[in-house]
Amino acid sequence: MSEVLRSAVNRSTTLEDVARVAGVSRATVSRVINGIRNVDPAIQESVRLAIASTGYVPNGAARSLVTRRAGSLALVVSGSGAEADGPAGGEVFTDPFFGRVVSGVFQALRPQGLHPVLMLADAPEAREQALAYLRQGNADGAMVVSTHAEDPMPALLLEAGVPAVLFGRPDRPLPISCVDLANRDGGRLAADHLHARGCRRVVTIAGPSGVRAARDRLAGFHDAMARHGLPYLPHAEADFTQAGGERAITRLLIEHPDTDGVFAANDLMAQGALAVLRDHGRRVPEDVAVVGFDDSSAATAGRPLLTTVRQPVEEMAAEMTRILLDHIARPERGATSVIFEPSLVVRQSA
Amino acid sequence: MSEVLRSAVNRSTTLEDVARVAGVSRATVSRVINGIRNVDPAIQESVRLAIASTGYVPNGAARSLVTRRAGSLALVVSGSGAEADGPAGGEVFTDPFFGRVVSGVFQALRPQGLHPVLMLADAPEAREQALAYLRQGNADGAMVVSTHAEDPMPALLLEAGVPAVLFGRPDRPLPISCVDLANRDGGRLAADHLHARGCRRVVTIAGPSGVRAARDRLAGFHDAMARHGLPYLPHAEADFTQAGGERAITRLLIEHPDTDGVFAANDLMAQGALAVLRDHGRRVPEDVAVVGFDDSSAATAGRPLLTTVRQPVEEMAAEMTRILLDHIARPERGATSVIFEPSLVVRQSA
DNA sequence: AGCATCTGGGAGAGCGCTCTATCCATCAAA
DNA sequence: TTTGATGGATAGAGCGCTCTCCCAGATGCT
Repeated sequence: MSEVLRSAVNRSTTLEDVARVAGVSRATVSRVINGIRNVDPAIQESVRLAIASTGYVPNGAARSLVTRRAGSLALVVSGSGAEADGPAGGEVFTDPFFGRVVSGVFQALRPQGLHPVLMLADAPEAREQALAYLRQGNADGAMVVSTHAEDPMPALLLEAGVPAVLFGRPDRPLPISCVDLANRDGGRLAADHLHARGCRRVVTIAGPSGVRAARDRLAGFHDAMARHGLPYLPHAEADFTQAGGERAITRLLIEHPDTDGVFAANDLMAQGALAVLRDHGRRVPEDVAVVGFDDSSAATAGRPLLTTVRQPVEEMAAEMTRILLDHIARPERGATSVIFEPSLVVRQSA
Repeated sequence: MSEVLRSAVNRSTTLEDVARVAGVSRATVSRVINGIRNVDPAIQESVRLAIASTGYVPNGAARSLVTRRAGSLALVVSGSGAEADGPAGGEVFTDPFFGRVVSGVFQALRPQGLHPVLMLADAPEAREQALAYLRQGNADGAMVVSTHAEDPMPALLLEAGVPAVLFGRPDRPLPISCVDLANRDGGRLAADHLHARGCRRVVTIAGPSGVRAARDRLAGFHDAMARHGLPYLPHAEADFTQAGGERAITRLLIEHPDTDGVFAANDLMAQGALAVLRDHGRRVPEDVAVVGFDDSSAATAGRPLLTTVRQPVEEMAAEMTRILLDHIARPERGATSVIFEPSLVVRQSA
């Protein structure tokens, strides 16, 4: 009796225990649990009973050890290591963009019963930590959101043989899967709209030049504007934050007081522009039209409601997750990339 | 030779391999890696060399199996299962509150080299999944952010013997650790400020009545206002979202057009109020003063800048994490709770 | 010198699970 | 009856690691 008690206290119940109670072998219990091969219905029932009566819970580590599956995926928020630009450290998580990515990842992961483990690799040390974690097989694959084009993470993952999918194309082509937005098209959409509205003295608030998406949005915008006969546009670079947007528009307004249109490379910066324009007594959209990018919650947070280029972040993140799951299930397949099309959402600001 | 090649392809290198290369035993290599007990510096060096030359990476699952440590903590976003109120599903992640929690968790986790695994337990099925994952020992403990007071998760975790810490006190007292804000004090702070400003026809936008924090904020506000001689205040309930705040204030303004002060139980709803007040041509703070709650990014996103009651979410989340780590390290210790004090941040809106 | 203590290292027993190889009935076909 | 199949269950060999013994040699003390 004391033996029983002691073991009940010290050890948690194992397959062995369940097998003993059910009067079958360990292997049979395992088969019932994993639902493979034919097991006599009567025995199945008695095993189930034994599981319930013992309160048995399989041990994840032991299972992982033999199946070589961790049962979790990593969501890596990765920076350059220098972070000269872009929001640093924990601030990344405050960006509505991050929440939308998580949301999309969950949409795709939920049916599979998997959970994402979050990793922040914004400094060399943190990156090594994350990489070690992944190499040890603590996660079956990685989804990477880079905040910087020079991010070495994708290449390192590739080298380590960790299945990975990127949110956003890498700067230099790599044989690695990714989802991305046709950012140039998005810039074009914004340009066409502002031009059609009659804006002729347009400025742009660019994202960090180290971020490919930011460059592409600006390039698309400038190309389209050039086609409309406006080849030279003043622009200021900011860090994708609202405060950065405020500083950028302030500078632009001093240098170009007659501005009648603003394109910001994301909604947060556009919102900063809106706030400063209001401080300066400019009416939006009457005096100055403003177009943002993303269609995040920031777009509808204030007044006027922001006209913006929609990036379907949730869908993109869900697709990223699905691609990763597919890579894990069928490692032999090559890299694939899916490019989403942006769309213009016209609200009040332009 | 073919034997060597095959094993190099099929299996990843193990401790055994490293030991063979270094000419020592498995145990010694393990000791070097984990840095325990004295190992001759010369041997240490040769082991390190062998590790480098073989590209050895320890197997996390095998280690977990014997140490009974997963090396990760769960961050559970948990709902009631019904979700009659409060933001549902993936929307939780869009709330700036969530980002701040994640940020705080990372602050505390980073020095430990641990990573949080995210779990969404908003429906009974998802809750079971999450619970199973935790019981299997895939995480060493759980941090729980409940979106509803009736949330059964805390009690279930307690029952399962999973170390856990809550963000926000449970509705009914449980022997479980938590961090929380003195929400009543926060409500009082807002009331005193509005009253001192001269507001006498004040309305409140409450959070979901199923959320304890929301009730406490409102109660604190009402108590203080009653002490100031204003015992009856109109209020409307909303769901902590901006859209909900907009609906609530719209209703309140119809019923009480002479309103001169608004207290919202969080910044998102306050921002909704700001937007609608602007649509109605009311000036803030001249005609109507508005006080929010949280001091999230939403408070400084628009204009006027929001006067709000600050909740130090990041610090609270970091503390929650530290408490959990402590519980895991010293399971014998009892539950502790840490209550943070709110503070008023006066900006433009009141 | 004799005994106790300490230090550095090895052998090997598990941790709890999966899964292959194997075995034993049972039953259809030759 | 013999010979295979075949369904249903078992035994047992690992998966890769940690950690408790255990041992040999060096050191300290009386």
